[in-house]
Amino acid sequence: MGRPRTPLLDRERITTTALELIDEQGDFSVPQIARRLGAQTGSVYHHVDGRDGIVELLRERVASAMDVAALDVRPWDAALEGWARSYRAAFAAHPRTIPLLMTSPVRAPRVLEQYERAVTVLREAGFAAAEVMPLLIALENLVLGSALDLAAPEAMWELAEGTPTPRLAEALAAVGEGRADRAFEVGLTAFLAHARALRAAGD
Amino acid sequence: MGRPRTPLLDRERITTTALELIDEQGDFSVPQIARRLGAQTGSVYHHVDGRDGIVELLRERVASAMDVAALDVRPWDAALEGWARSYRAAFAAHPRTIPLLMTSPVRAPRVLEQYERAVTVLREAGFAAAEVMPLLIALENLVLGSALDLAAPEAMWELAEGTPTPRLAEALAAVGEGRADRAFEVGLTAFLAHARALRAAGD
DNA sequence: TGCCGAAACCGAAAGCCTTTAGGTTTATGG
DNA sequence: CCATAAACCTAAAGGCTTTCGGTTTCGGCA
Repeated sequence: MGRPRTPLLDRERITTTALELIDEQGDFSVPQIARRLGAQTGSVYHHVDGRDGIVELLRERVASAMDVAALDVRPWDAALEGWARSYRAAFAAHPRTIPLLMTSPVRAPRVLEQYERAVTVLREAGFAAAEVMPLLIALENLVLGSALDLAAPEAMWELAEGTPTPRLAEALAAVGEGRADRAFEVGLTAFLAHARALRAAGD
Repeated sequence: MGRPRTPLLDRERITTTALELIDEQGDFSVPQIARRLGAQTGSVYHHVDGRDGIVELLRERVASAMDVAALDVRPWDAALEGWARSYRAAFAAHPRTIPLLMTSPVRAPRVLEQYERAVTVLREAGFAAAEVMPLLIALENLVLGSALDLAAPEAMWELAEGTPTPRLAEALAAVGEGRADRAFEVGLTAFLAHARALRAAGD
């Protein structure tokens, strides 16, 4: 015992292991991470600010998959569309992180910067200052709500034996695979059309 | 010790206490419920199917605030609008339950019935079978995404000292209070306009 | 080269949680 | 009236988060 010749732990490996555990079983714990890395539970705390610190690292890891360049596209509606798709895709890659990441505030500088740029895009497109946040938050609601759907088990709509729901069953059968994706497309199309209408009316 | 002359526990009181705890501190535990009701931890398990059982009771309790009659309104778009508002209001009354309720599938018969009726409303309005679920799920994404925003602490957008985000700060200041409500309105308006357009084009 | 502080890990423990099992008292129904 | 079921208690196992002190190794500096 004592300090090992080659390190067992670092923030990178801890984050990766936590993400693996979440992808596999939907949650993680500090002892599980330590076991996978061949260390004792307490040792993890030398590298990380507790369990919440690991969640914060996960937030940054997942957010790092967002495409920074999406917001550079013109015109403004194409930028917003690409950004929303990239935002959603980052979560879709690890859908089971969503319940962990959604409850605490957005603190990751990477994400805040992107919001800063999104605000700029909308302001330069001619939207009034008071209009911008409702639009961006609505878009975020769309992305996160749809991501939540991805996190749910395949049968989000568990049709109870007792409750007769023939119409719902029929509609579910008709949509088939990829209902989450299709719902996102519907929401995104609706949002963009509305934003364009607002823009046209505002000026 | 032994059986008390007047019962200390029942499903009703357990559910109410769990909801109180969640409203106060964002989470609950079985020992906390037992303490508030003057019983021992283990006794709670005689009334309830474990912690998950309590979550299921909470889902029904929260869902019971949804207005069943909203979907009887005509025309169809008014029905959908009223239903979405009622859906969101039920969650808004106890926003901190959302992280607990969102991850497990919709099993509550009360909620399934309402989806059944929502499907019927859309089918009777003339939407094709394959169109219905994407629309409903998109509406649900809107409701839940916006509810998630309600669950977040006041400062969902915690502006870090180090990261300069002047545009974002300006936009936040401009929108002021009620940004969550306003974002929901934007999303709902966009959704309804898009649904009407689909309906008009479909026939 | 030799030393010393910092870094990395171990061992142990406190205090919380979930869940189960068996024992005791009270209510209920035949 | 008595057997059985219901409601509660005590106790305990096992997991989790977090802290603290001890031990070994590394890195830089004299």
